Amino acid sequence: MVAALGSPPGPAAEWRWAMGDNGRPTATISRVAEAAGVSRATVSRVMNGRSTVAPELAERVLAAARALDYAPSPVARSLALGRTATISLIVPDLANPTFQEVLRGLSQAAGEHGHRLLIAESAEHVEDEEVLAVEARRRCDGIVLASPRLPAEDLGRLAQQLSPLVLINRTLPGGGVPSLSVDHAAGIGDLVAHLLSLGHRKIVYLAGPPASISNQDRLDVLLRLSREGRAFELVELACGSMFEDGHAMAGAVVGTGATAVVAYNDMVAFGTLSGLHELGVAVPQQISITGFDDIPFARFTTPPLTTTAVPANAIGRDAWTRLWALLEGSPATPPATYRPRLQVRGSSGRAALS
Amino acid sequence: MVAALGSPPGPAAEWRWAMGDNGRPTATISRVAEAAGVSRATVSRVMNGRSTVAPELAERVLAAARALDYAPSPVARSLALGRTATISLIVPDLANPTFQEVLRGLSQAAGEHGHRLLIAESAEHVEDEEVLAVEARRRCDGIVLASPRLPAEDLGRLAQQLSPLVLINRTLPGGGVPSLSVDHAAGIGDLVAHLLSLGHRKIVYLAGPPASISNQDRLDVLLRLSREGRAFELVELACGSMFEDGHAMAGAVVGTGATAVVAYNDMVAFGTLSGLHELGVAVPQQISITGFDDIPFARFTTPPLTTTAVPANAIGRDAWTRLWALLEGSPATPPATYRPRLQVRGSSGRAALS
DNA sequence: CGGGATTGAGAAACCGGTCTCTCAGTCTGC
DNA sequence: GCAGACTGAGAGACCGGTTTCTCAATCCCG
Repeated sequence: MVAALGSPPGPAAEWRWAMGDNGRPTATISRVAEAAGVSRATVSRVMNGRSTVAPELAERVLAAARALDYAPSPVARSLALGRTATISLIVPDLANPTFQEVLRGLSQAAGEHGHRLLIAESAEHVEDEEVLAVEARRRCDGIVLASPRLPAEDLGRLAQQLSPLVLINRTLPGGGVPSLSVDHAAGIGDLVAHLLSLGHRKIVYLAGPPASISNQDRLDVLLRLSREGRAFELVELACGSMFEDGHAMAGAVVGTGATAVVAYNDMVAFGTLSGLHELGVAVPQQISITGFDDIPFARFTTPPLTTTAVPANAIGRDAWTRLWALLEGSPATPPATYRPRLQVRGSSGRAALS
Repeated sequence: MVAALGSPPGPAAEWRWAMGDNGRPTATISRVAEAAGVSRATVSRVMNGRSTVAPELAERVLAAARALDYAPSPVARSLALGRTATISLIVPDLANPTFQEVLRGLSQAAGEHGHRLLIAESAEHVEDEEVLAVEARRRCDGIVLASPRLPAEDLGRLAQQLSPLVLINRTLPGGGVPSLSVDHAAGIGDLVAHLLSLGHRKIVYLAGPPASISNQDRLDVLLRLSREGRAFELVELACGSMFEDGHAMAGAVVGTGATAVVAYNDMVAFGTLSGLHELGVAVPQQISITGFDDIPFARFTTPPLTTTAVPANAIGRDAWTRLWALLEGSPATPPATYRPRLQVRGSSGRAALS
């Protein structure tokens, strides 16, 4: 009587169940219910600890679940509950050590709260980025987005489709979207002050991707500083964000006659360092170089790189905290700004007499 | 009549639908069907291009879908289809540049085939690793697993629960599981041959995590080479896999009187390099150092690191290829081995006279 | 001891899709 | 002109859970 409860009719009924990889039928809530002689609702209640179930029944359900090696299907739960316990990180470039560190921090923090992390690299296709993000959003509960190149108006439109959303290195007017950014201006300010104190009066800026907001930030403050203080001459060279870009600009840097280089980031600084080394130019004796980010390997170059430290891991963890708050229904936290910390190392020194 | 099809009764029925973030009801297949005046089955057919639908109807469905900004729910599709178009990568340590590169290759290759990537870091908890993997497996279609420390018998048992599965840097007897490994023995052999050719006769091995298979591989071949050829004396020092581990061993390395160091990996080599530098020991004049992996930054150290290159990105892409084949129902591909390529750089030189 | 409140568990709707089955309508062939 | 094959689309089962609703059994209290 009990065993027959809910069991499908017919002798071949067993074959209706898909086989798991261990050769046994895949355990579902129905099979557990059947085995324990209770309804699916009761199994669900026991598995989730909701409501109260008679101890004797609960034990029977648990025993059946154990015997069948049952665990609720996350996909089915996601559909029923309307949440997936998954979030997505969307970054332009996974090769970027800063994003790798954000990824780590985010992954760990989310994992500690039982959430999984989906990652997507938007690579070089800015136009696909929106589609990618919207598509990613549909399979998870929230998004952490780093999109340095997407125009502000597009981002604004995108933001409400992606909500809950946390932005990295971008802010959005209106305050509806939590954002974590780095105070590029302060970082650049520190670097310039450091170089000025060493006597540099002609500084090259190796610019990052023109459409990148963080490049705009850096450039704006450099222009302002050079104009306002009249303390140094600024030379802007179009460059890029990768090692190879910096490497290719070494000759051009020497050509400007400048005594110091402010590179878009550490990678570019490394490339320039390497290029200058090949040209026989001594760093910092002839030219000083600074980077941005303080990626782990900045300490290991020759000479070690003077740069300004962005706490990428902490940003990743903080992104989780804010996204989690959003998922819990809290109002959006106000934008937060991380101030980089100047790291003076061997790649900067007193200006050469020109 | 048509408009009433499937519409719930009662004036307040509209409120039953959850609101999207744009303030409009979230588009579902039912609402599109209702709007187009067709059945849900037909909408499904049109959206998937299955079967044939009269052009006039198809157009009506597409128009309705467009008007409602409808896209099928990936979660619901996953449940109905029994596949998620998602795979997982499980690595012990996301900070490891080699795994970061595997991640990139895998992410890109999977993305090119419309699959998403879930990542999980098993961190330091070997005992949680199995649970983590099994749990991850349930929300995706297949797994790429790098599990250097899990005992072989546990891995064997785990493998069938995780299938389809591709292993990285591990093989499993029986051939049921595709695996991609690096020929550590050949790599170490190349490094040792290189060092011997430079006159080194006493070599320190800075060992990685004792439970790690790749550490075992390296150690085995080193022991064999030193015993068989009697060409050099081997000193094994317990170390680790991180920069700090190598850094801490610099003093001990000097203490052995050896003229060359074979480090477990590049990170350890960097640490040792840095530690020796602080101790005032010249590399390679007094001690030569070699790494393993050729992570991107191996070129930028002082001196640049002699190491052996593991094609991590290609391994990531290849992992996708093999997992994809498995998902398509192909039989498991035989284990593949990648032979590292020796990269001679500045950190190795002629042995000092001792 | 009887009646209302409380508790425990099952029936069934629901989440949002896919897909088989069925059947009406049209096409073909004799 | 009519039987049989074919085509297109709807009805409904299903994927595997959660949750509301309902109702029987028990509890408490006057």
